[in-house]
Amino acid sequence: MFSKACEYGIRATIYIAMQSLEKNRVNLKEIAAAIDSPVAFTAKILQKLVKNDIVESVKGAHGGFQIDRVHIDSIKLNQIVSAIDGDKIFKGCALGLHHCNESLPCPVHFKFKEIRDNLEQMTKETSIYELATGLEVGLTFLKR
Amino acid sequence: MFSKACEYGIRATIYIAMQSLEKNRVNLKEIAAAIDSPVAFTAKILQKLVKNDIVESVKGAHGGFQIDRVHIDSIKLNQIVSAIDGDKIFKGCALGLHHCNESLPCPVHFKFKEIRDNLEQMTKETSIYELATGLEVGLTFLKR
DNA sequence: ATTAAATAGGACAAAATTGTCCTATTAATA
DNA sequence: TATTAATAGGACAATTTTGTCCTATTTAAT
Repeated sequence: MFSKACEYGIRATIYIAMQSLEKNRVNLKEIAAAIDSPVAFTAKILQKLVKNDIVESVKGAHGGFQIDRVHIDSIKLNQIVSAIDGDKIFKGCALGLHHCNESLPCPVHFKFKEIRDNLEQMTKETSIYELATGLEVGLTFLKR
Repeated sequence: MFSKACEYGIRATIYIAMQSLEKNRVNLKEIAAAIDSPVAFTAKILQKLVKNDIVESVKGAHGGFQIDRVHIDSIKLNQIVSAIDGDKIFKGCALGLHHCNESLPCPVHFKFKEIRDNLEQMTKETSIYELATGLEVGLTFLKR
């Protein structure tokens, strides 16, 4: 469904949010350890998240990654997906046809439109706050 | 959502079904032309579909691919997806976690379970017949 | 029997994704 | 000011996916 990069990106963002809620800024190594991801690859993904204003980075000693308390509520899952994988999963044709649309649909167009719309709506409604707090309470996990 | 191979596989199967409904057996070149896919790559995908009893192949001159009239009703979309991409899309964790399940879920588990279940159910309910006849009537298309 | 047209399948090639390594830059602190 | 710890980013490497090419095998028709 999502690329590996996107999976890591979502996990990393949730972890950073969780730590930010506790007022902790976290660095790359800690993030990679927490979500069990390759360090250098995770660094690339974090760069992309920073450029897309999803997480904030602080350079230099005592630097790391964080998310503003206010921002944690407003970041939704779909923003991370779009930033890393683009919106093909929300908008693209299930059969890979470029010219597929409502008026000239591929054979599965309407059936898949429903699924994709549900996916998009769900990710648009799901805030990082919600995901991070589930973690805090120990109801969910991010590793393995 | 699906791999390129899977997209081609679904398009090929629908085209073969449509032609089989008209009692035409079709060969590789014709299939690739009809669905606008790379010929040799399509050949590999068709091999997989044959091994999974989704389409039938006839070797030698006047050979080609076809699907039994009866079989056209019973083949469902999910079988093609599973044959080519496996069932990761139906069963796998959205964040790529191996040990994610109902009792120890990842933060997005329940939200995605709903989407994945809908996808699986929809593909299980969608027969190739249904897709092929939409095509016949000219309501849908398979190219570009 | 020979030929021609088709699928089957192995080996290879190209492209995309995933992952690594090194250096530059930045900032805190001794 | 020098050192240390951190992100930024470019170049490279490995792996997976996508795609090609060639040969063997099968079958119909001459």
